[in-house]
Amino acid sequence: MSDQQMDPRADKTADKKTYKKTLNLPKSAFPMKANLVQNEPASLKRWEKMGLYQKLREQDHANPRGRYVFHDGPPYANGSIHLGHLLNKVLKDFVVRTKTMAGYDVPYVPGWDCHGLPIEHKVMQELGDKARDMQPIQVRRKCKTSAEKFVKLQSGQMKRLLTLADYADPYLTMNPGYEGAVLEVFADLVERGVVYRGLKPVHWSIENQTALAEAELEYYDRDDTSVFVKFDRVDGRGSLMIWTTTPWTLPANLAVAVHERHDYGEYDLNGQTVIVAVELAKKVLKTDAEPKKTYKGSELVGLEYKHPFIDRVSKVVSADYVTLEDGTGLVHTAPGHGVDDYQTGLREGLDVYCPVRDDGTFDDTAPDWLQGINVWKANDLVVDKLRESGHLFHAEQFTHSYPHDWRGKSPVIFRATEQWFVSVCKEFKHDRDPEGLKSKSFIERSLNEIGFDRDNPQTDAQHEIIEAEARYQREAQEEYSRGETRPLAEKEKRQFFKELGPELQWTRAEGVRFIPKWGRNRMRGMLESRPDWCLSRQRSWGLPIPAFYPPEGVEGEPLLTPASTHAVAKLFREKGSDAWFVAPPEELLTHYDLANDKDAPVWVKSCGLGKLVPGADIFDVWFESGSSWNAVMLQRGLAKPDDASSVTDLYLEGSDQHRGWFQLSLLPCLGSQGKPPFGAVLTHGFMVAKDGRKMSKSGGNALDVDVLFKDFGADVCRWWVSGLNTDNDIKVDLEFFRLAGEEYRKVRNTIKFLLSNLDGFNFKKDKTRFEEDDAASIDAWMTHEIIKVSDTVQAAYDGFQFRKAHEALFNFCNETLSAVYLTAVKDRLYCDAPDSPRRRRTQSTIYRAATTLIRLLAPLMPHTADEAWRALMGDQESCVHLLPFQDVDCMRQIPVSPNWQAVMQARDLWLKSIEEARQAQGIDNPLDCGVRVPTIKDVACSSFDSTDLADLCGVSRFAFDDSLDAVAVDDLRDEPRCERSWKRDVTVKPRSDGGTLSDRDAKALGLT
RNA sequence: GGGCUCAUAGCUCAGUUGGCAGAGCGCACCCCUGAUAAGGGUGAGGUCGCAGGUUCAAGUCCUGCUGGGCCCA
Repeated sequence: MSDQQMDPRADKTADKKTYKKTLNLPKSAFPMKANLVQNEPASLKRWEKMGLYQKLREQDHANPRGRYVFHDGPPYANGSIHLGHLLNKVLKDFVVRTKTMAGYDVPYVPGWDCHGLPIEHKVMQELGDKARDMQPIQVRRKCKTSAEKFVKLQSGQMKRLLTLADYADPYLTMNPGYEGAVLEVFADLVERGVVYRGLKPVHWSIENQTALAEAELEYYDRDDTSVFVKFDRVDGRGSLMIWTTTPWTLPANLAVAVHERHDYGEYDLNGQTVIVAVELAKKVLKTDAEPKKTYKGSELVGLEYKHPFIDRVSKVVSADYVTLEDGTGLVHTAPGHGVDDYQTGLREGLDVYCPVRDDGTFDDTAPDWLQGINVWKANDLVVDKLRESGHLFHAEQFTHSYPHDWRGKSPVIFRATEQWFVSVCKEFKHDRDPEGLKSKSFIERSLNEIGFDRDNPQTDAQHEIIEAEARYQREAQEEYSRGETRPLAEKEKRQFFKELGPELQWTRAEGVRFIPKWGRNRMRGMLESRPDWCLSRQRSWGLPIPAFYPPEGVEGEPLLTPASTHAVAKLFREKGSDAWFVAPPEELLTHYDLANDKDAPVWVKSCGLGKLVPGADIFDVWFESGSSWNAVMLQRGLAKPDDASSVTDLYLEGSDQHRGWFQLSLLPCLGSQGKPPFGAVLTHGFMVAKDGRKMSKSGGNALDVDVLFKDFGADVCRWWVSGLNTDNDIKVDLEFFRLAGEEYRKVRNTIKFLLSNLDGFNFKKDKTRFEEDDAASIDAWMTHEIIKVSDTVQAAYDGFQFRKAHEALFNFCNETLSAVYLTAVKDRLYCDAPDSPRRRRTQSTIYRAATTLIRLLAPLMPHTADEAWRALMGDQESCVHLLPFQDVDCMRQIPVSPNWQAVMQARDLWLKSIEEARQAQGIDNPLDCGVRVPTIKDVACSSFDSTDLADLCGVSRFAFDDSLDAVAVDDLRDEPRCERSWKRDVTVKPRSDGGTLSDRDAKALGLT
């Protein structure tokens, strides 16, 4: 052989000319370039045209596991969808699609929250001064138009995300049927006796003149004047020093609270005697002086003092929320202006006095110099007044976190108003309770239903339950091990709990499943501290609270009974809640049978329905969305059977909804149904910027979802979501979408390569049976890798661990297929005769890999999977989304050598040695290498095919050699090289066509 | 201020009951040019947020601190 021929490049030029056309090179119509921006909308149209959602509902036979009841929480119908929606909706779609492919029927109704302040606020702003003269009904029509507009916009964006849902018939909280269903839930609560009307300080938005729920507040820092004020003792022996950051609430001061166990001292202040907590004296009075006299807080209780500028005498009371962290240890108490104050007032029998009107100005019970003055302006006036009269000790600017109206961003105040409440402490009975169970409150019920941590029981009942469960499980296991098929222990267990009485039966509830687990503790903490639910709002855009008040001159409690509520519910179903604002009261009560309503207040009968005054309050929107389990799932017949332990299987929202939708769905549902609305609660974290800090719409670091669709496509966005750890914060950056795009291309290219090697292959006709002898073949190994990835991914899907599925799928494409298997089998695919058994066996394996992989990917990238599926089937009409996951059980029968793991592990070492040897010996092309390796310990190395192993190492020759204790790499450059396969092989020799070929290649070409 | 939660390689994250710090991406070097706006190989990299404690042994358990996030006050 001449030097010329030994030059590799000379070889190549010659080979190219001669044999390229004789190879079975990959060929496919599935393009490398995805062009998602154009092709995804086409997929959407195709699915819509074929009625994919409906088709899935109809194919009962394909849903062997029954129904999976998943309920969509309604986003607010305002604005464009943002990244949070994208994350939430995509995760939900993963659930819908994975459960569907796992064999469940998963009807999924998307919904929107349409009522509420944000929309009304925006509409009012747009209307400007015109709004003043408008009737509520007119404002409502504008709001409805606005909600409809955004439902349409968001619905389009969600479809563009390729989510599978009943978009033809979504639920809107403003629809008449929905409104009626909410009132029916409310009627149930009225029936339980937990709805009451009361005066109570609530967060009050002066800007919007409405009470706000906790969920409608945002906390920002605010500068206020804080004052230290001296309240003179009635006995003339000095004064009490109090501190407040809201001087405007001083006119409503009705008490001073101290902690009974704290120490208080009398101090001299410029000749005057003042009382402050000992621990705070130095800080407040700036003095090191010792107190002249000390008291326990309990000794001060009952002490009388004079209001500094109102002719009123009040007393010192005790309260255990008094702390020594700031202030003076003596707390100004105004029951009309604070929750703690209110509680104290209730206990001490104080008035819930609130001299502030709806618009934030003082009424005529206030001192004349404050009447008509806005509370924020009053701050200065009060401070001046105190200074003039000598009651002010000190005033300073103070920055503190203060609640603001979540939309208007204006500061809110605490103000006592008449509101409708749901009591969370009042006990009631429910039909579903175990017989004999004593009445339970909402808090007790909800804490019980969210279950307890079985690893960390708290109460005696919980300990008892765990012990009993463990005991019976042990016994049952023993019975099983004795060969018992129906252990007695199961039966005994049931009997045991029955005999333990209703309390324990009730406590035994398995409880709601929380994913991640800590959701339970989080919800528990929130439930334990939750106050009564204030249901009423003083706005127009919402569902009216169906209460009727007596007309002028008639005294009595409002009419709000289960029967009257059901009657209004029926009317709303027919006419919508607009009727409340236009129809006369007798029409609103068309379906009401007053004569038979034993709950109706007496005044109603003498007064007559026509004179009733419909109330102006509407519901907290959370009550509407919190009733969706009824308005959507029960009403549409989608809920779990009546005897199930929850209404639905799963709710899935951001972790903020522990306090929001989850909790506010749990309460109404427990009241109405006596069981929780959800069997499991899955939460995800929030999007934060790259630096881990909060993303803000105004901060400019938010990404526009429409731009993402345009720049990356939905499948890439979805692939990004599938790779996230969604338990906690999720970092977002444009760069991450680019990286997801890179990964997507890798997956796509792997699929393309699979498909392109199946050109001309017909699985039914050409598939190969595996024989026992094939157990050590690379195809047998690959087949079991397919089973492995299928099992892993389906288990991950089952546990909502999409990240794990994502990782397994990516590694399968990148490592198992691309780097190992496909690289190894390229030679036989290209060079073997097209219908050689070895090539057909590999193609059969590739086909199995393709069908399994594409189906597993379908929930994550529905467009790409569908595109690939149609290419694989060669049928534009087929649709992967109508199919379940690939059944891999038939592949499990295929024999496989147990030694593959050891061989694959050894391969890493072999590759390393080859790399080192190539460097050392100056061999560029691994095909110019042959390797000899020591036999692997405990492995029957001889059963492996040396060609398979050579291909797995990318070399021309492979042999096990017992005499070696390290890998030996041989330089084969002196051996002849096959001009077709480019391998160095001992069978290479001149052939009848004039070329130099190996036996295999000569045979493939029919040469001798 | 309180409840829940997070902090591991440049980036995104795994790390089961305490037992020799892992993956992917990116990067560097090399190969292939018959997956080609592809494909393959090898390699570099970390005081596991900080400070204490328990232990033969701590990324892992405990306490405190710092800095994020959600919810509340």
